[in-house]
Amino acid sequence: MFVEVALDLPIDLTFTYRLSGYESYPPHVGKRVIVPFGRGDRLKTGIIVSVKEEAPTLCETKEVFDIPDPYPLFTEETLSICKYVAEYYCSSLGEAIFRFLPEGFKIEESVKLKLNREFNGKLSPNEEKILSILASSSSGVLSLSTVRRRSSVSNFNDCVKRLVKKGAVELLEEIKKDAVKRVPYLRLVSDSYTGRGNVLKELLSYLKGRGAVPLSEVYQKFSRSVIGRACQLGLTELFYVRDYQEVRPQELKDGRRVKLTEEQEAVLRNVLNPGVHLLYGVTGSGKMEVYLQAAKRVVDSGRRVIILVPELLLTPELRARVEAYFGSVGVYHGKLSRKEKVSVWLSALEGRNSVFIGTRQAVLLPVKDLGLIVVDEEQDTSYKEQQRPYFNARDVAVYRAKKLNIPAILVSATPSVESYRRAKEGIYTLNRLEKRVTGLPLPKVELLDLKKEPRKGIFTEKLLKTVERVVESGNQALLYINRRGYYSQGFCPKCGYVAECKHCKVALTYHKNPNLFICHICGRRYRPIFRCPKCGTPLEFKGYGTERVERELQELYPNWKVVRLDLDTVKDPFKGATLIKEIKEGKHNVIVGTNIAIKGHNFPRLTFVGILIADLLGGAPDFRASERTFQSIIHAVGRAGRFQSGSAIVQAYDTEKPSIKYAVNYRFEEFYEGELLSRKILNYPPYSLGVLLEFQIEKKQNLQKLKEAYESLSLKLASSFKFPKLNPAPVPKVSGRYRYISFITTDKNEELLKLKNLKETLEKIFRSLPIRYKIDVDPVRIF
DNA sequence: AGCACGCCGACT
DNA sequence: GTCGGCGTGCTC
Repeated sequence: MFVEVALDLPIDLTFTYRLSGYESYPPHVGKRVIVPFGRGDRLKTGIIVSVKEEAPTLCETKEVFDIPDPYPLFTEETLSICKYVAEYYCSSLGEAIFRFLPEGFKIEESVKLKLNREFNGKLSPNEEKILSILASSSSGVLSLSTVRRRSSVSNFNDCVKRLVKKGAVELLEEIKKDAVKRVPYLRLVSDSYTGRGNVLKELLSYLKGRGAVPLSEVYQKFSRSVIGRACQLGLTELFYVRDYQEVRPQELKDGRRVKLTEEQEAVLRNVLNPGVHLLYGVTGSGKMEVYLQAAKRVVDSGRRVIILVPELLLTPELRARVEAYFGSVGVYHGKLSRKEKVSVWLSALEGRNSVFIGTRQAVLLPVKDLGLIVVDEEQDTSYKEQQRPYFNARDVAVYRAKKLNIPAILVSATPSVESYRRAKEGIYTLNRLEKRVTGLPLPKVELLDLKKEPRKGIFTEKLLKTVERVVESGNQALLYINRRGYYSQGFCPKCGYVAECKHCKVALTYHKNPNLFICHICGRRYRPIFRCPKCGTPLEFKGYGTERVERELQELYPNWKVVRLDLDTVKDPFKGATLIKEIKEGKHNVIVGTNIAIKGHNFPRLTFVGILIADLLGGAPDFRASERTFQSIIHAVGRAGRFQSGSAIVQAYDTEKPSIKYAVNYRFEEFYEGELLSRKILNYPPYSLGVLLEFQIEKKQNLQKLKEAYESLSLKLASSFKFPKLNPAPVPKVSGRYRYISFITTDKNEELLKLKNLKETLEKIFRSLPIRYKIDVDPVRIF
């Protein structure tokens, strides 16, 4: 008997293996197999995609090593979706399968290197490098992959082999163990230090008042040796936490089941019909209640449900709310440990839970008797996977539901332009919730023109007046800006020098606390400079982010409690959770926040939202920028007055931009219609299929080669795709490689065929060139 | 993607 | 001569 196996490789091949009958379990499609692979017959994990009686004629076969499970990990149904994902998103079948299958199911030999400390023979520089890395670990044992990564020696394997031959190292082989994702933290135990170490004292005072600090952050300021010494002396302590928060069942509350309004009832009846439904309603219209009750009905009829949410929305509160409805639910997201993911996957296979809630990867959980898929905040870009295959979980959900002939509910207050269009054209059914269940009106929004309004520092006078009133009445105000840091750019007024990240070539953001230049693309930190390195002129700074808003507001109103809520302040899970709890309790007057502040949390005392610069909300200037701006404004404004009536101010330089103008008046239809029209004229998605091609070259000299290859690609595919000029990416450099991008479009006929052709042609042309490339179908961001 | 092979220039 | 860099091609 023979099995065709998909392996986790980026090549369009499946491999046929022989079975002689004494494996643990019989072969079935979707089962896991352990097979020898490659010259060294290293063991690899694969998934059976077909079973045959006949031997393949083309090649020799190897014997299956083992079939470890009694049941398939993929059903025929989920496997067929993997096939679709692979084809549509231009990856291999194996890549698609193994992107969904939890890592913990992979049994692979991980080889470790062991240092022979007695060795003292002659070595080449590269060999020396490898040995010194190994020597730096206390045990002298490191996995081959870590040494490979750290040494970045190009002919690594050859070197290792030579080292083995010389007897300097030994190879150890063992099976990967399960690991829970944990982040190291440093915490102060005692500051009763009487020694003379100045840096050590500094470390202690740094930690005092800060609580637990992620080790990575401490490393920015202090060296390993100081930290090590402090721990040795018992002054500080290193400990590990999982990098997400777990809720305990006793903390569950907010499980009240509300009686639906007539409008909600009508929608509820409708969305249970097979087909794709867009559930569209303003913030506070009770969309969640509708889909939870829809899920309840499906569960009551003996079938099961998957609820997808964006990453930022999967908060303990949401989980608590869903669990209050359904008891135990399967929770699945990227931050679970290997073991936890395996256990939820198995629970789906065995039908132990009726409801599964999770982020994008949960879309392919092998749930038995699936009866409904819900995608909350369907427009959210975190549904898009950012590795191969670059799938969008919302679209995969729609595809899966259609194949199963079950309903899919796409939920949003601000649907994506794609979904809006499909609903309008009757491809999806449109379900609207017009009324707010709270009975409260939507926040009243005032639009201010930043070109004209009188200012006080970085603020407009009107904004300050309003915030004053809110604070005086004992409520909270949120000032929203989608940028962290203090100044967004430092430049030389004389020679035009701009402080940029060496690795990304984008302007660095100046942060005051800690006092650093930080690259918001790669996160690298630089010592700040205040004079031009070329001509010595003092640098000028422009732009502002959360840090400066916080500081300047605090200076104007020293008595207010101003708090900053951005990536920098919530990164630490302890401090972050406390901060959010305190804000909810109303301990602060003004919150200065980024996207983190407007997603997933409801602050009961918040009655006012000020958007400081609406023009920035689109981010990179691509064809989706105005859609993002519109969505962000509606979203942010909706945070005001969830529980009592609220208001908002939107400030902008260009107050005539449709995305801004229509958002402040809640004129949804006009915005979407206008947006669709301009997309149609320019032949952008959803009127075409868009594919982002990205090319990376190591050396600038290869640009000519790239240009030639791109030219030949565009000629070969001229009949199906429209090729614009090749451009440097807005983030032109990443980890030492220069990036070039091209957004190509085509009409949607025979798209799978065209995509296959695109992929194969790219492979053919670029295989032998020193150019990396990536194909991102339906990209959400173009940079 | 790994990994080995084999070619080439640059050193002992 | 061998070392180490790099392009090429294969993996059931």
